Amino acid sequence: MSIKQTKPTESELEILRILWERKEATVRDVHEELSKTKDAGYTTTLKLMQIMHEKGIVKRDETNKTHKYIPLLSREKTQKQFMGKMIDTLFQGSSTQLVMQALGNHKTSKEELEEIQKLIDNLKRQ
Amino acid sequence: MSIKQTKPTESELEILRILWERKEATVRDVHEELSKTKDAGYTTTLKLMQIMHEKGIVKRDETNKTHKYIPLLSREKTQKQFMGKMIDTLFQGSSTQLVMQALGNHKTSKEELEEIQKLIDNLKRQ
DNA sequence: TTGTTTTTACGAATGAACTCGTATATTTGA
DNA sequence: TCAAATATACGAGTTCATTCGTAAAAACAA
Repeated sequence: MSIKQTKPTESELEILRILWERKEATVRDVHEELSKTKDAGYTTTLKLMQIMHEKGIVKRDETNKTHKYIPLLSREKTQKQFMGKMIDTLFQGSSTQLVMQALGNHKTSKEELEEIQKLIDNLKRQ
Repeated sequence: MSIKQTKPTESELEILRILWERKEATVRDVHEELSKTKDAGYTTTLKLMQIMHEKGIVKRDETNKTHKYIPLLSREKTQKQFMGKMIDTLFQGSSTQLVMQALGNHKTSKEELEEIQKLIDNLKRQ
């Protein structure tokens, strides 16, 4: 028996991003952060978060009238979920191809490259 | 003046995947391939491909009654588009994090790891 | 206290993605 | 040739994501 894994929508991801950062937040918190890049009404954000609650993507602390929302989906789990899908449909099942593409396209600092090398060395050792 | 970049939907990606592989394909080709993993009617696949044509995602060779469809969006461009989005919303803007995640989670062969190392060495040299 | 602001709840409109049925044209093969 | 199979076109229904208006409850501030 497994819990049906809901795949967050585009908008839900934007909200999750904020919740992951803050650990918990009110609708107002989220809405203000979102407003920086997007313009949607307050009740729109509210509604989205209510739906996320219904879906079980977030939980809600209702101790006070002003509810606090806490993410239930972890960032890591969600990353894996999306990466998997992406590798399948866009990279012919090869995570290596994805890595090459990511490294090739975005300028990555020397420090970061070295960090990755360390990881690879470890992996090769196993 | 830039062409509005249409982001393919989930279903459109599945079709594109097949078109990229084959360079070109008929509705029947695509539908048979899709049927292996999905069950949708023939006309559903047809309709989707017609919509993709309207959107300019594919072009259509109508020389024969049985049309041939050819992808207009390149795999590389689409990969970049989705990776960018993904890095932004899920990996806090860090492609390195994405790479670490990809390498950490999927078992990658020694050969592939070495290939990646070669790439990194090249990048560091620049 | 009492009016203003803030909050939640809820329903409904909109639009996009997807699905399929039906009609019509074309091809195929017995 | 002509019936069966295969193709396209098209419209319409369904579901889901997103948006927002309105109402009611609660908190706040003068």
